[in-house]
Amino acid sequence: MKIEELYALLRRRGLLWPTAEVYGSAAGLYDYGPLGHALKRRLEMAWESWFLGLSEDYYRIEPAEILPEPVVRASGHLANFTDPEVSCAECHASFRAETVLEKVRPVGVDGLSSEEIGRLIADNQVRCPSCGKRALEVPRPFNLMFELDWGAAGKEHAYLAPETAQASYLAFPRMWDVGRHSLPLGIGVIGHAYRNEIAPRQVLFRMRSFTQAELQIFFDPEHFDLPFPSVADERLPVLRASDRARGLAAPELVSARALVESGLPEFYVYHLVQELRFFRDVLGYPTERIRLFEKSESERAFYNRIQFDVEVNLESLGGFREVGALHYRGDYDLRRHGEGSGKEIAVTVPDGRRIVPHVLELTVGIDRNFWALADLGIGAEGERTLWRLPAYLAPVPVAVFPLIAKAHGTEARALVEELRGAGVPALYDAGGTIGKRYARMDEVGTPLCVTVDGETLDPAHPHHGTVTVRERDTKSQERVPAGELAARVASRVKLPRAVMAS
RNA sequence: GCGGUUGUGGUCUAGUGGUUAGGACGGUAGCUUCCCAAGCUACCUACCCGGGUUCGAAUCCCGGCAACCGCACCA
Repeated sequence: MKIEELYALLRRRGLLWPTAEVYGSAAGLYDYGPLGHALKRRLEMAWESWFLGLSEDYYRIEPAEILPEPVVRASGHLANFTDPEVSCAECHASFRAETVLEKVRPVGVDGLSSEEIGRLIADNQVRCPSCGKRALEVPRPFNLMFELDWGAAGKEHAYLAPETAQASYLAFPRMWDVGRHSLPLGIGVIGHAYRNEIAPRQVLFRMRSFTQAELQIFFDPEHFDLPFPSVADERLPVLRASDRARGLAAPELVSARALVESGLPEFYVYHLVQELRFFRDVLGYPTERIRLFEKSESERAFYNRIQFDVEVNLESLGGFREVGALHYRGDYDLRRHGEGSGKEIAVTVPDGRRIVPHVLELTVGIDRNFWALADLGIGAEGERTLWRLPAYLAPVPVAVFPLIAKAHGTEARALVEELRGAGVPALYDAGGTIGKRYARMDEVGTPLCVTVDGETLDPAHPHHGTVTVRERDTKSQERVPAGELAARVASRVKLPRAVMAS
């Protein structure tokens, strides 16, 4: 489906819409409606269930989303989260200052003011890479973080968190004390990140406020024991940086064992498998739509020692797009915050070494995967539009209809109340005809529809007390005793695994 | 942010200086005893916002906002 078509469908069914529509909307901001919120929550629960379920030493926290200035100074965001741009007054093309100046200043432009960059351009008579004219304009300073004035005097600054990760690094010392003083220690966060994007676009893929789910695993690089043999034979659709350099464009299925033999550490490959399994097995993306895209040294952030992005091929966005990533960040983060705060952030491990733990970061973009689920799952099947959503993600797990509203409405409503009482969110619909109701639920991915009919209510009929359960994907029907319904639905929508607090 | 294209009910659209702004789908209510978007009746909902031109603007002009495509950007 094309992007506008898919967005129209999601808007029409109230899953999603632009913020402040009555004022003409605000680019890059979206509201989730009732069904969208429900799906997003299910997606977050699935994330928590899967990633925190990887170990009993992984915990979820809920940090603040405003960071004081010293934090973003230490993390590097204040200096590096800015992309100095220059534009050409003649042809209106714009470029990163770094790109334009790389010949005259190989060390980069980090930390330079816009005046200094402008002087460099003038002194070196730099020409526009596009039209060749000497019409490059002094760059305007631009930082992608939202800056806040705070405190009564307004002299101090704070920033809306540009990523959720920093809060987890800041929480590490406290978590070390709260926990059992042992590594690995995992800190999971589902939270908002805020970025003042120059050109927000493509609905949920470039937003000014969005939701990230991240697991930061702190570990001792000399001792990270994992059951690697259990995943050694798993085959991953990888596209290696070295292969891309040779011109290869399509991913190859490579076993986890082979990846380790190629030089990647076991702990990294083990988690690459877990990341893949989340998208493939939990969210249900087809393997051929997924690729694990290795970033080369020049492509990845300088603090990342190894980086694979998880990309899915989306029709609405015309190709592979990043929906998650696995970063081996080394000890960069804790070291920087140790320096920035003036307090040593280090721990003593059982053999007596004093170490700064290393960080492995597993990220999942919640909004982007919301979109990917819609893109990959929604499709036409003959006359009907169908959303093939894993049952445990469905915003409405079950809908209940009376075959004839007047004749069976009371009993159908009673069944809805019974299901809700048993903890199953059920929806009642008596509008239109039975076929129309099935179609409506197909469109939002409801896996099961239940119909109460005359036979249900007729004590003389062999089907007395049973209802029709209809499957979304196959349209097949089955008579089921009404009393078994709650258990049946609950088992269908069970999450992959349960962890604390889910 | 630059360039191009576009903006009419919830959705898709007709209308291009004077229309009761039309239709389809949808939604609501009713009729129809109805297991896959049937039919009938009634009702609901729209010219993105602000200026300008004009006797008169949904229609023309300017500005803004938003979306799509391309460029740039995406730490």
